Amino acid sequence: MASEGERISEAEHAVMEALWSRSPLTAAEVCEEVCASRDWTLATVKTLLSRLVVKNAVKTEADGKRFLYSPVLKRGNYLGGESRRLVDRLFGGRAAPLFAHLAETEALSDRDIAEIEALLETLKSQGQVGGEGR
Amino acid sequence: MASEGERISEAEHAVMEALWSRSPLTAAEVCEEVCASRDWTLATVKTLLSRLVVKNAVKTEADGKRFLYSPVLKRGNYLGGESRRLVDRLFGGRAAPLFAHLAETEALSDRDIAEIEALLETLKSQGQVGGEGR
DNA sequence: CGTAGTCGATTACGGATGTAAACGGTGAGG
DNA sequence: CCTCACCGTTTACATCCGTAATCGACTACG
Repeated sequence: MASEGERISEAEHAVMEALWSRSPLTAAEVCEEVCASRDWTLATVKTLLSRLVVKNAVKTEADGKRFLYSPVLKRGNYLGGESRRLVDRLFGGRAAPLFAHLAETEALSDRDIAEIEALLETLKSQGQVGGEGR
Repeated sequence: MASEGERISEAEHAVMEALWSRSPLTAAEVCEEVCASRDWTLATVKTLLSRLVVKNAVKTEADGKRFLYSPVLKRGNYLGGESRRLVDRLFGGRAAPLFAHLAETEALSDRDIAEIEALLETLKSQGQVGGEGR
């Protein structure tokens, strides 16, 4: 299935976000996007981009002398994978306890509650969500 | 405030789980608990325990020549912190999108849905949930 | 045609992590 | 008393991550 097993680090993730929001981009453009908030130099961004290419999360496309970088890994896949990892590792693979914790630590706003309620409605009417946790 | 800023790594977390489920324990007992699944040696467990002591996540209590280890960091705090970190980093601090993703990737079982629904009820009747998403 | 700038690639390096062996003290059994 | 087993501590070392400087190739300007 060619499912990439390479993990994306936190710093690399910042670069991915830039590419997800707009691509293809040159290294310099990526830097413009992220060096502001993270306080990195162009050199750092280049390193991260190379590592991401090696990890098959980003691909390059030659444009004259330089490269244009685009994401290969889909944002949804990444988010899904990371979320799942957390739920599996900390909550035995079940989402309900995670939810309980977020609620306890006041990480749920009224807006979240409303949205989640709506989501549950949709799920229920659609019916058929994975039966067992796994 | 005394909020410990020390991060707990994944391997260290496995040791914490052992101590959360039963404590105090000797190093050997912790190993009995975790070395099975993780395929570690006692030496590895000792290293992890020391690091956790340094990080103030575990405390020791002398029992003759050897130590008994107990958790200092509360499980709830750890889970809360990690969950929050994920939500902040990947979902802009809001829990609703995380749930949307878990739902999409079929990580929500029927049981989860029922439990979450019940939880929402409780929250709503209690009212007063943190207004802003932090 | 030579020189300066720009690119990606290579190399660097300190700290964290995973994994473990070696070391030194000490209590128990002979 | 001496030795052995066991304990926590120290040391080890490869990999990953964050962060970056340097290098070699090539282009574009003068």
